[in-house]
Amino acid sequence: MTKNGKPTKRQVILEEAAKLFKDKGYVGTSMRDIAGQVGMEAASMYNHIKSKDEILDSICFRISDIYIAQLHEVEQLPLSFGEKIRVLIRQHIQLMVEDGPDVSVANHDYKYLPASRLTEFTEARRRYEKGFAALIAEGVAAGEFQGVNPTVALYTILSAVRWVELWFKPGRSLSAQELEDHIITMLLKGLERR
Amino acid sequence: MTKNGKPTKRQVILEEAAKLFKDKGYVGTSMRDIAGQVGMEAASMYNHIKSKDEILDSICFRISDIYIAQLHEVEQLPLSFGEKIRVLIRQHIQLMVEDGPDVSVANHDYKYLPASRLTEFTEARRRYEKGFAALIAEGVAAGEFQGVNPTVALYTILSAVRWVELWFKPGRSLSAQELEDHIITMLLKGLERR
DNA sequence: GAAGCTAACTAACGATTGTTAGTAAAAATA
DNA sequence: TATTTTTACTAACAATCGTTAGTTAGCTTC
Repeated sequence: MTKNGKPTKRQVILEEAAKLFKDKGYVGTSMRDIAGQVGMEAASMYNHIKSKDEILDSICFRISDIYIAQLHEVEQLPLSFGEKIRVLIRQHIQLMVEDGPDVSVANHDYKYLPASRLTEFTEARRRYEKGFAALIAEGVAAGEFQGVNPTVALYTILSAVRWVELWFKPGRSLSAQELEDHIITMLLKGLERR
Repeated sequence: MTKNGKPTKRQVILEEAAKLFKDKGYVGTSMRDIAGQVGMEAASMYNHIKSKDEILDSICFRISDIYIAQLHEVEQLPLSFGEKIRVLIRQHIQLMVEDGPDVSVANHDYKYLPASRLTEFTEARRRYEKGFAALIAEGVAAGEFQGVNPTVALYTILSAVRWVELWFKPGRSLSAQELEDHIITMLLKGLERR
């Protein structure tokens, strides 16, 4: 947003592009598709963006920056490991609900980033996962969690929150808040009653 | 395989296509890419397949048929609901490990199926999910499971097994068998110790 | 009001896409 | 061995791709 609250043309392009990338994939979306949604000719968009690659880059790194920042916040909170994991899960779901298309693109189409940026993105994600896994491993060491493999736990959690992007339509019988609660129950307490 | 154990050219094409689709996506993979892997010219492949669409169709429906058949088997087994879910989770992981590229394509690139086949595929998946969710709901009703929303439980489980395709490299510190055990612990018993 | 800048347009580029036509060699069948 | 079928090839097609060039209208700034 600019000062007056009206989004920049660039922002409109990024937003419409993300929606299309989510539905049809990065390669399956043409610059003319995006232009059609924005309401201009494909060539005109080059007054606002450098290339199609740059659109993808912008989306992917905006999301990965948010993830990393959120992790660092949580790491410094005075909470038990279980509570930290809960906060992270809630953050994931909230970002997904608020910024669905962008998160979706960062999750699926990042692989179309040009080589050098791809390794940068992959390393950022690896750092995030390492930090997340460390919280799990510490929770296991502290006896707070079961003796499950931290890597498996990590990816089970990350994948579980990822489906939200694919299936969740807010307000349809389940609010975002309830969704968070149920997913947290599933992941922290498990399906089986005891 | 044919009788003599040597795979048909068609099967080679489908297999190489699936590997490429998994890595670069359906749209990001050209017929010339596939031909290069198979070891022939792109035009020559049309002696064995009808179109690029048909390759995708073949892969997607082979996998969805397997899923549906496996579900029907499990439904008729004399097991508790918890045990049925465990079997389904193991089946998912095993199919993923054995048939990784095809499962990956059926999970991600199905959306590029031509319209009529797409609705057919989507309906097959909906039926599968409905059957799976019913097992969960019955388990909840029987008091075997926690009072978690069956839809949330369903997608949490399906997504959790889906990451296997993305991250699991067999033999790297974790066997397929151990992987199954840990995922099942995560999903059925939860991360937190009690 | 003149000058400069921004943002839109049309037209076109070279490259790549899936696919077809036509042909020749190889394999299978008689 | 003669005939038919299968499978590979080269060449080319129309369409679409991301992007650039050149131009023009409208806005901002002196």
